[in-house]
Amino acid sequence: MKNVTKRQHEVILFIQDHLKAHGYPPTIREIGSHFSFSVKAAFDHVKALEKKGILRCNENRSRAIEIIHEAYLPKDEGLDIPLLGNVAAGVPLLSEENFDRMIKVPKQMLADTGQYYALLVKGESMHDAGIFDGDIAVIKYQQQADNGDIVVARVQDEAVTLKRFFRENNRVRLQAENEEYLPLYTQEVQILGKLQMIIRDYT
Amino acid sequence: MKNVTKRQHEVILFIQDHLKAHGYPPTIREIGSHFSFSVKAAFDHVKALEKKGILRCNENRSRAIEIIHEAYLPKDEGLDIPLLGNVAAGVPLLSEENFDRMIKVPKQMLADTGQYYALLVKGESMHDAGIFDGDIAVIKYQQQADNGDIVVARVQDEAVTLKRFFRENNRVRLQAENEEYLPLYTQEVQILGKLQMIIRDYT
DNA sequence: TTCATAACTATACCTTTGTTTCGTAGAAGT
DNA sequence: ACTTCTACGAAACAAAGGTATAGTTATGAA
Repeated sequence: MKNVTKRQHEVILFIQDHLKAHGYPPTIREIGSHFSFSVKAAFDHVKALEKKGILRCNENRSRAIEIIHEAYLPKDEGLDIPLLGNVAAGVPLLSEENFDRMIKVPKQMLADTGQYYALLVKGESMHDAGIFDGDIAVIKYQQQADNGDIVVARVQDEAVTLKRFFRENNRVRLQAENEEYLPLYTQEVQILGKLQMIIRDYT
Repeated sequence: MKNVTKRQHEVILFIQDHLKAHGYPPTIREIGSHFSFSVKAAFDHVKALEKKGILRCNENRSRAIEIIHEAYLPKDEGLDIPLLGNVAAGVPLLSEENFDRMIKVPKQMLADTGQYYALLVKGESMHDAGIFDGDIAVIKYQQQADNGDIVVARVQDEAVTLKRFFRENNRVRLQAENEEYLPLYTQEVQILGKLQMIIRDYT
């Protein structure tokens, strides 16, 4: 939060290193020894960092130092999002029946907010958009869409499909990107998310 | 290593959960309380797990439990691989001039071994393979390829290209996947890697 | 049957570790 | 000038937490 002093910064770095090396934080005394200064000095530093909102300490508990400030947290890994393997007709999207496994997606590529899930693409209906059978489609959950968005939609309790979305006068056009597929016109469509990313594995 | 009993497995799961929730491992007593059994029981379990090579404990140190066994380690995050933004002609592939930034790729999707890098796809030469301008191509570095592989190749010191590889009698055919592009025949081709993954961002 | 291991309870050390008290000193702000 | 903050030290206290002792019960292998 506030401006961290140079010494305090060194202390955080040591805590981070210790966490990385051992999987658990150092004790106050271990911090002290490392900088070869007194227990009290280490204690003061930790408390100062706690007051500044960098750390959180569980009182009277050993080694209970958590890094809570964003800037000092380990570089964000991936986001675990559920891969819905076989989205059945008539079943709520995020139900267990649909669940296959979790996949990791680089967090940096997704917005901070929002709920995400992934689908295994079936069929070639979006072939011309470069989305092939077997691709993983990462979807951001949202219930409305803009014209031209590629969305996950469910029409009348059937299985979900990936289509391009267009709102027309008094209906919605769900357009496949494949000449062999005709557009689907409907008035009752449930939008279940918008395509954010395509991942294709060649291994 | 050995066969972990059901109880022991529960204990590991608790340690993992605690680590995830607090950033540091539980104490022996905290393990005991969670399962509402005695301190000694918890102690025995931890020691048993240590003997089996799942955990490592630092003697007489509080909360000094490390998970060392692969299978129980936190699911590996992403792999940082360099994104080569603009691969210049005549310049070594992994030189600084080509370097753009690092991207995180879910490790689970790549083999354990091998050196990886990523390219930003330019142009539509692989359009029919569902690889579009702006896509990120994750490449495994290797200098040979099998027929039909999509490879990164450099022909006579020009900029690198992504093409499908075919070895013919006394030459190599580098085939774009786009009707507007003609195949390139050459005898001097340098293979710089094989396509492993395509990532397309719609955000 | 015997022996080893797993899975515990209860209680008691005793080391580790967080915390406090009592100080010193410089820098910065009011 | 006065207070606040940073930055330390030495020593002591008390709570937290690892470890040990002395059992019990059940299971499966030898």
